[in-house]
Order: sequence, then C-alpha cells, then structure tokens
Amino acid sequence: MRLTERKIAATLRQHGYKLTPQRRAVMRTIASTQDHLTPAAIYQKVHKDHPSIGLVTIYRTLDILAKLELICELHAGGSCRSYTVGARGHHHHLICSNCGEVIDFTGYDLTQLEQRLSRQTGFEIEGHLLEFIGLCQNCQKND
Amino acid sequence: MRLTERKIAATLRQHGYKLTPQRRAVMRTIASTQDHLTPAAIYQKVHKDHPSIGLVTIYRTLDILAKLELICELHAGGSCRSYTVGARGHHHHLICSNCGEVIDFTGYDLTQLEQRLSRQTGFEIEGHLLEFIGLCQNCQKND
DNA sequence: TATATAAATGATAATAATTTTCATTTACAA
DNA sequence: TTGTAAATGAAAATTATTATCATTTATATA
Repeated sequence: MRLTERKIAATLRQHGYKLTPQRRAVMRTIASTQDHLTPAAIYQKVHKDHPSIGLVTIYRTLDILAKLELICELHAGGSCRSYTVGARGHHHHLICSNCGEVIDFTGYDLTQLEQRLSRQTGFEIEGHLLEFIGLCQNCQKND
Repeated sequence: MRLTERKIAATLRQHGYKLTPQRRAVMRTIASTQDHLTPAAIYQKVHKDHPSIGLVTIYRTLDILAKLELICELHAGGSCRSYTVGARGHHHHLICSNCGEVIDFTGYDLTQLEQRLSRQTGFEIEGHLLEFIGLCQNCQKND
C-alpha cells in the first residue's frame, strides 16, 4: 500500500496534531518521490511553492512524521559518528537509546543477503551497518 | 585477537602513514577501552596527557584509522539523517556511496536475531538499522 | 458563524559537529 | 645529517540542528 497524502493527514489528526498548510506541503513533497531526501533538500523543494515556510518547520514536521512512523529515517555516513576498536571479524552493535551504552555482538552473518542484493541490484557492495536500538537493563529500571 | 597498539602502528606504516606521537596517543586511547567514543570524547581523553593536541588532528587520525578498518564507526541517531516515505512493513536500505541513490529492499526478517539479543542482553529493543553501502551500477561504470 | 485557546509558525540567535586553510613543524628515507 | 613530503595546530568557515519567543492560526465549541 502506497502512502498517500490522505493517509498522512488522517494519522496526524488521530494523534492530535493540527493539519497546517506547511505540513501538507512537506507531506506532499515527501510522498511525491521514492528518493530519500535530507531536511535541507525537502526545504528547497517545499520552498519553491511556499517561499515563506521556514527550515525550522521542516525539521519539526519531519520529527513528528518520523515519530508517527509515517516516514523513515536513514543514516548515510557523515556526522553523528562514534568509534571503537574494530574487533577482528564481523560484529554489530546494540545501542541503548537512553545512556548510549554500546554492546557488540558477533555471530550474525549477512553474507547471503549481501550476495542476493548484489545479484538483484547490480550494486558492488562495500559494507553494511547493522544496529539495534533499545533500552539497556539499567535504563529500563530507572524509568 | 585483540587489537594492539603495535598492530595499529604496523598497519599505519604499511600504508605509508607516518607514526607521530599524536597518532600514538589516539590509538592508545581507543585501544584502551571497549567503549565507543565520539571524536569529542577521544579528544578529551587524549588532551589530558597531551594538552597541545588539536581536535582537528583527532578527526584526521580517526578518518585514517577508519579507512584502514582498524577502528569501526557507528551511527546512533542524531544528525546526518535523511527521510523517505515509510513503505508499509519492514524494509531496509542499500545506499550508493558515490551518488547517494537509495534502494529499499524488503523480505529480510531480523525478528529472530532481535529475540536472541533481547534474551542475551536484557535489552528492550525498540528498533534497528540495517543498511548496505556500495556502488550502484551507474557509478561503477563512471569510475 | 464567531471566538477562545492551545498549538504551530517564522525569524533570529545559539549550539554543535565537522571541514578548510595555511603557516609551521616533524618523521623518516636517503 | 639533511631534504622533503606529510602532519600538525590555530583559527576561521561551513554545515546541521535546536532553542527562544513574539505572532499567527487551526479547530473545538459556544
């Protein structure tokens, strides 16, 4: 099922958010493409039709839509990074969203999936990022 | 096999990078903990013993170590995000590191792994991030 | 339909993270 | 020992994001 502007509007209402022209514009822009857009790119597109809309409103709207899971977020390198020694061999991360604790885990192999994707898309795959986000035991208690 | 300072030094040399006291200090700091550290955190730690070292050098050193795959990078929300309509149901991303094209793929289920991790670590898992990075067909040609 | 009100907006400033520039210093090959 | 390319530090420039606050507006309800 394709995500429609109507669907987004309804969900906003359900959660008590107002339906403003600015939000409509952002929704329409995101729904109009399959591409992934950065906040700045969305701002530029929206700005053409609605020159008075502010970048801040874009950010606020994106936060809401992401919280309602109407849009999804991805990270493609760049900022917000942290580092650790690279445990030899493959490992992935489990990150506490509250305190930031990171647990490495091993023993999960994505080779097959990688081959499938490579075959299906023609991509030459260089690497991947697999992370789970959640609350660690400690932060669950102190909630 | 644990990553040692010696190992890091050798790899640097192999790739024609000089072994400076500043790089030693960064390496020693990263190798001394299992935690994941942000560039700023690494800077603070290094700064105690070597007050003259600059944050810029930390960034430069991290870039090199990451390129040589001696350390690994993770993204824990925050900046560097982009958005798309959330295709209903689960999907993950395949991102071209050159042109930024994003392909969504479905049909890969991480539920079992999630349950295993939850059992083993006590985490209450809220979500995950699975992305493959590579070169799309087009960018492979124009190389 | 008018209106009260909480929510949303835009402008601006503030903060944070990262990169660039460039003059100076330094590791190391010869 | 020395020449040279590479690395460094300081400072400024970019870029991304968030906070503040006075003004406007969507919408529930009278």
